[in-house]
Amino acid sequence: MVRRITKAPKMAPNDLDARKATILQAVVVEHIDTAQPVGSSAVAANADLQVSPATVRSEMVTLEREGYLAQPHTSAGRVPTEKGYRFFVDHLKSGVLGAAQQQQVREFFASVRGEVEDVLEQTSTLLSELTSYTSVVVGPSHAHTKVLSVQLVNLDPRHHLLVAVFSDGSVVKHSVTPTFEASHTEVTEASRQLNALLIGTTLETRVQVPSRHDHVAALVRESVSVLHAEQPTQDGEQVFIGGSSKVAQVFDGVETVRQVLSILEQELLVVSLVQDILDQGLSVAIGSEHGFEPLSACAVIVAPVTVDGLPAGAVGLLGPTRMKYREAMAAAEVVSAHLTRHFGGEDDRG
Amino acid sequence: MVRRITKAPKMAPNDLDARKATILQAVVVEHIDTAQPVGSSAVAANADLQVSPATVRSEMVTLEREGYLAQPHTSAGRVPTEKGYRFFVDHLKSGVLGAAQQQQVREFFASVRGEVEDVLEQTSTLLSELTSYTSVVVGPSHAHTKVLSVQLVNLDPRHHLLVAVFSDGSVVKHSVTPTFEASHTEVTEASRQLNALLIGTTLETRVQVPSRHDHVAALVRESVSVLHAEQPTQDGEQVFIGGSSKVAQVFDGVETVRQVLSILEQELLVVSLVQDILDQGLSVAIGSEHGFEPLSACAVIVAPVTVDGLPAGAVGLLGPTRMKYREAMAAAEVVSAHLTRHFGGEDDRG
DNA sequence: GTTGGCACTCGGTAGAATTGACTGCTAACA
DNA sequence: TGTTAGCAGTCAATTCTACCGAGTGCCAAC
Repeated sequence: MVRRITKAPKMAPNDLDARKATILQAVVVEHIDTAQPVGSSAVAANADLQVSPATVRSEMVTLEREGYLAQPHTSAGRVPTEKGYRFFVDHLKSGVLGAAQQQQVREFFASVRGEVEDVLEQTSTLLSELTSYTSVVVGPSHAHTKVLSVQLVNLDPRHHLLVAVFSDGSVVKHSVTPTFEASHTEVTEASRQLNALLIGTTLETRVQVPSRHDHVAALVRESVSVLHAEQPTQDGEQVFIGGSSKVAQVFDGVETVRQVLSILEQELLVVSLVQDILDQGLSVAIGSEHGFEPLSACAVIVAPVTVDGLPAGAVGLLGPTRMKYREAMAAAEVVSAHLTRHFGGEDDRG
Repeated sequence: MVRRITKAPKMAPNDLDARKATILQAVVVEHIDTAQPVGSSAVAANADLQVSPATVRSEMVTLEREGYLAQPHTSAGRVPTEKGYRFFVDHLKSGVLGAAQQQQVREFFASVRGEVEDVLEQTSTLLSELTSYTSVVVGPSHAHTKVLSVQLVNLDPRHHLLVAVFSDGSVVKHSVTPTFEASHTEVTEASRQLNALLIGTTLETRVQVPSRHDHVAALVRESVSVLHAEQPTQDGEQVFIGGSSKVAQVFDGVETVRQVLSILEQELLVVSLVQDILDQGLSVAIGSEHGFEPLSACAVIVAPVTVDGLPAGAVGLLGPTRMKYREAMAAAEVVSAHLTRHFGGEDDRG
């Protein structure tokens, strides 16, 4: 068989030659900047491309046919499609944060103190200030941490408060309201037994509860069941959303703003969105890629946070598809790295 | 200037004769409904007013001169001023909730379960769904509740978690990170001493801490100070905001939306806003009445929640100055009454 | 394969004209 | 004196028209 001499190396079906790539990237950059359709001459004016607008045009026709660009109407410039953005971010050389911002992040993590929740909440504010997009910080799951201490506290004879402390520093409280009046000593004894029973277990562990019919046993049974009931709701995932007011700046169209806000209100949804994207191994989900219909006008950037090499939450940014990917991705990465270090070894210099 | 809501039989200088009042009210109602300036003929068409548009016009001139109405421009209808709205709400006969909504509220409170925080959060969602305005629910202050239990839990030798349970069922946690490594027995002993020291006290109570130089005393000192440090930040006030996406529906102008959202993000601000309004003895604050510049396009409705006759938080609604006062006030009152009952005596029927 | 040139398309804008929803004023009327 | 109809005047909003210009696709020439 005679082999053809192909000028260009074989290209994967979805790949573009250098010039098309340059043109596409120029269109994306310009459109992100101006929010306007981009014309051939604007692209041609781009220094590192020594061709005329006419040439650019014919390339753009191809790019449009292949689905990277779209025309709002005849006689308008081109706008990137989802696929176009995808190509763009896939070929993005990772950016660095501006010096001032780096400084801001360093100072933040050098000075931040307090409980995990506070740190995460403040981090979400930081991230949103850095980028002027809405940020999402998902806290570590409490699923696998161990019980360090359980206590049943008497509020009044019929109301008790079950307070459990976990090895990751989280605290969970639940009302226990038996149908009988429990004496102080009974509550104390139940508390003692709960400790013996639960310390060192995780919420998944099934434990052997006493089957006796006295008050103490009943208290213990109800406490255990109320605590274990916590599990399936996935309530353990905390999420902190920062800068939701940015939504109004960054999206246009009241209806879009309303939809996005309304999603952000449903925090469980946001957690699962971020989780989904992470599970797909993505760091950016553009438009419909995350399969979340009401957020199809959005792009979501995520960066995982790990503790001891295990996933322990994530940080995310939510903006329009024409968001500043490079800067935003850099910010998310830097912040997630700092968080990882912060929770990993408390040592904060770098 | 804040006007008291005292009903004076004599006509105070700021009072209006019956016809002017009717006209003003018609303008307000119409404008709330249509968001448009209201003309004299629209008012005259109002059944219970047997006068011609010309008469209405001359009355409107007076109302405008007295500051109840304003004209966006010469040949437009009239729009209520802040003073006009104020007159309107002061003379509003309290409305009742629609049957369906009443039902909804009853069902909600009949079925709601769980911790105070959960109830409040869900209540804020309920309130915002009832009214389609953004709702604010302020939880009871933890300021005066007594310590029921304190516990110091070992996370690792250098990190301990102070967990305090209060008589109102609230739980507070704080890291305690001494500069030395504490043994397990030392932590237990500190925990015991803290209990002896703090149980029954409030956060305002100054207690006598041990001045010894051993580890236990140091742990106790740090724990006490960390717990008392909680106080000034007023962090004890919890606030739950529901339906922030409504902001986008209800206000027009991106900038207004952004401003309002941005205020809502600062939860402490919201708490103090609600508190201020309550302190002034108002149930509605219109426009600039609450003195909050960035919210001058808003009206805020508040209704206190009491437990045992003492103030224990509040519910609020935030909407545009042209909000549906009657319905919204009714909703706020009904919900606050239900909350009051819910926390008062757990008995929920009616 | 690249380019300049050209005809064409179509959204956006700027002005002018028109509309219509108001008003304030005035004179007549009860 | 209070009320009313009538009328002239104002001004935002709308519609229309003409036009501009950014941008395209196509084609012939290089």
